[in-house]
Amino acid sequence: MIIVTARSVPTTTDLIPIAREVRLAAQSLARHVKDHTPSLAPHLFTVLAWLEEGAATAGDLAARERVSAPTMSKSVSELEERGLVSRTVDPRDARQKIVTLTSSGRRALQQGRKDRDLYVAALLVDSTPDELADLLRGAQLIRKVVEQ
Amino acid sequence: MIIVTARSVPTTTDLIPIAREVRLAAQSLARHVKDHTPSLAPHLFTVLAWLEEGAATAGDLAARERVSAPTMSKSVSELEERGLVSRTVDPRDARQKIVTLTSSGRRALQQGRKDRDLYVAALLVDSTPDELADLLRGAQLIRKVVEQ
DNA sequence: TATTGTTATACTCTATAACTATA
DNA sequence: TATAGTTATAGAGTATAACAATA
Repeated sequence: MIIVTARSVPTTTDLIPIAREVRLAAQSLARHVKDHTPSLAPHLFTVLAWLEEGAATAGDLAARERVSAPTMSKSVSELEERGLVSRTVDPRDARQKIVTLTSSGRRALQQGRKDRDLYVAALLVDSTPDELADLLRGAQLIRKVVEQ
Repeated sequence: MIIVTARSVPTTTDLIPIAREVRLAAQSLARHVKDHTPSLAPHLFTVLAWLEEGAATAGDLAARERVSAPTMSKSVSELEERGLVSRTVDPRDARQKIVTLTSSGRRALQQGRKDRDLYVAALLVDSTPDELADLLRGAQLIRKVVEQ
């Protein structure tokens, strides 16, 4: 026999206080990271991150970033002008263009990651091991539930 | 006598892996919240949140939000057009204008908070009590270190 | 005809510079 | 003169509509 009480099945409404704390923490940290790492704009940085997993078409990138085709076209053009990606026509379908990370682009991506991670690491440097362990588990939970 | 070993004093560099996990979680959640709660734009929502603590001048609001005076002037104008704030000349210094939350503004703020919190709460609804406890402690730590 | 990507155009949020009113 | 706020103008990032090239 299974006994289900109100306490054992929290509803969405019950979780609002913790949701608020988590939301405010996430928004605050995301904003601070953005404000303190101006080297490569977020919308270009994330495109390079997608390309690290392999070359992609402009359409693929637009779908992954959930932006329109013209927006991605502009982003890729800017990345190409800065030498961070290259565009080549797909030999099997000449309408498509394959976007590839250049070695310079790979370096820019790694530097951008390093800048962002060091900024956050510096914030955490006085935390205790227990605090850091809780934080890591919390972050992993968030990534799990957000990314389905 | 105090013995300090390398393990007991983690450096900023040691914290990079956890910093990355936390950063990615925060950015991912912040982006999802923004994308799923379009009722009131973030830059207007945060102005209303400041005003909840009491009336303020446009200059105060610009400083708190770290935006320029013209940017805040535009935001306040839009909020006033939408009936969410009112502007009155400061009787003690006619150069300044006091911005005050209207009752409609207070309702919009509460609704905006509710939309955002419910979105996050829904993501967390299948988590265990232990996971939620870790998450809350992690979020509180982040708010502490970010907000000095 | 349908699809891929680009160009043309416009909207939003941001900034700096110039201006108005007041101290 | 200096300060608080607004208006004028411009740049970055986004969108939809129209277009070119290819399937």
